[in-house]
Amino acid sequence: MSDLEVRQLRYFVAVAEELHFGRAAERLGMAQPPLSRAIRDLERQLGVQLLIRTTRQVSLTPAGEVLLRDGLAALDAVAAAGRRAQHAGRDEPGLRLTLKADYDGGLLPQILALYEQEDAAVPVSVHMGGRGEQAPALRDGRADVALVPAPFDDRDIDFEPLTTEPCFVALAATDPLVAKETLRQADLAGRPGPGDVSGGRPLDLAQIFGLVELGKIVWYPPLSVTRRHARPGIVYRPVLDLDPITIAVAWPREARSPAVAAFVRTAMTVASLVPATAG
Amino acid sequence: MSDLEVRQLRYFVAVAEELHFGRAAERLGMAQPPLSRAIRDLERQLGVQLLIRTTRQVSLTPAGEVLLRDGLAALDAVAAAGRRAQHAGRDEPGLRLTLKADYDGGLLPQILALYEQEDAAVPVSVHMGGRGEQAPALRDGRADVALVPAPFDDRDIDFEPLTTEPCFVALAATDPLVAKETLRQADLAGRPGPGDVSGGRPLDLAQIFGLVELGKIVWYPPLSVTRRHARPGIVYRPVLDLDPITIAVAWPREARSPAVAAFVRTAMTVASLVPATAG
DNA sequence: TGTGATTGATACCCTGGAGATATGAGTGAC
DNA sequence: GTCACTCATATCTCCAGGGTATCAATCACA
Repeated sequence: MSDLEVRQLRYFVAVAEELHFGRAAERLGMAQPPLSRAIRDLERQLGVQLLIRTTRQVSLTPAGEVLLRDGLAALDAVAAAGRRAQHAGRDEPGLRLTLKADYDGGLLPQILALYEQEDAAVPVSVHMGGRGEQAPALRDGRADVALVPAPFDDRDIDFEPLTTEPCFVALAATDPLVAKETLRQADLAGRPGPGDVSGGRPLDLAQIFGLVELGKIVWYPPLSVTRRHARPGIVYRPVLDLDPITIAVAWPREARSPAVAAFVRTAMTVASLVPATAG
Repeated sequence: MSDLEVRQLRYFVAVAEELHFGRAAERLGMAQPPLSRAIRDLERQLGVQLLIRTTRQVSLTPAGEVLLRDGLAALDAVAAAGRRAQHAGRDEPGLRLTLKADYDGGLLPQILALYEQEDAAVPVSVHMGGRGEQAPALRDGRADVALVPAPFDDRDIDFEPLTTEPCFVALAATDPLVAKETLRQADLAGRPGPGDVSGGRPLDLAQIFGLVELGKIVWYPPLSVTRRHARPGIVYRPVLDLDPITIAVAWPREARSPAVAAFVRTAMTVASLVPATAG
């Protein structure tokens, strides 16, 4: 059997995700007939049926499901190889750190300060991504190391927990619940969160604060975020029965660079030095 | 930047491993000029120099080293996707177990017997590979689960230790050392092992026994192997200061199939039921 | 039941790129 | 200085991959 090609995987993944040759072809920027032919050739090459087509609908066989899952992983691996090589070829490779803004357990400034003094240290560029973008960025080579709230999709990724923080709720200062020093989830039942009003689109921090201050939404930040964003008009209260958030340092399992290793070591050192914020 | 292709990675890996365009081209079954051009195009596409060529020698840049490592992993991932899809498409997929013959801690018969009674059980085909072939087979989709002596290259692989066995030495019955009930490494210093006489080529078990019986080599099997292969002419003695061998059950980290999960669970169950052989 | 809309498959053509051959050019060995 | 070695360049050929036109099967609906 000759080798699978990236192009074949891209095509198959598109069809398998769309379950529609026309839309898949459009997404791939090509015409439908060559796509149909490519999939047929792929099936012949593997000697396995991947899709069940009727003229009205397309569905995956078990083999197709396997190829979709492993094919996506393989495409990630290929993209990662290219990106990492590109990055390693830069004059000053640096270390690309990605995190969701503020979700660093308050440790980032100290981690960066201590890291700079490491022997293996290289310049760090910080990229603030949205929720859930950290792990994919590590997988496909856009980032070298990340700070992520656990749990997350850790396929191909190693991580070490750094710190655990209790969850708070941000309320309008005018909210009657402010009278209680601590709250429980039941107190907040029915209150919409940021996701409920944005229609899935991520909200800016300023937008969130605005809506909280107006009493339109409630928001559940971890402790370190409340410390950074003390504002008049907004009051934070601990929510006792909400699971605490664990922040971990994460890196691609394959990573072997001393710069990454030093960063991880530094992060763990800082986390162990700083008094735990749990409680 | 357009996507990397598997062909490009294969070409680069060949050159990076051979450090010689001519030999790499030969290995790839093609002529040298198109290979040179392909590598040049790859470098342009990534915008990174991967190789330093003089007319007399080729060497890797740091970016090239990264691409060699991650490129190999990516090629494995692509091959694994194809193989796993192929296998999943078989009428009866079955579970492909690979191990080095006898390196199962004596547990394999019981594991298989108990596994057959699992709900998620599927037929098991056992493949006896050579030393060090298990992990690559898991990575590139040729096997679903393995029994391996630790430590091994566990990139992309999850594992659970099952059992630990002390190491013995196999001696000719005529060997004077047989007089001692237990030995130490120092007693055996200078004695050649199987690897020393075969020139790297793996020896058949019968060959090993033959050479041991003749006193040409000594051989260090774990306990369970000595139990299976009691022979006149050969005597086993424990070597007290040789690290015991740990046998683990291993599977591709991405594996999600219930058949694999059931096998792992069964293996761990059996290992916990069987009295430990350490001591 | 017949008709049109939808959708994947087939037939056929055309172009770009992958590979081959021939050759050039730089470098180390002697 | 000459030769052997090795990678790069130039040029040609051919086919794989992509496009267009069209067919065929199925479902919706009158």
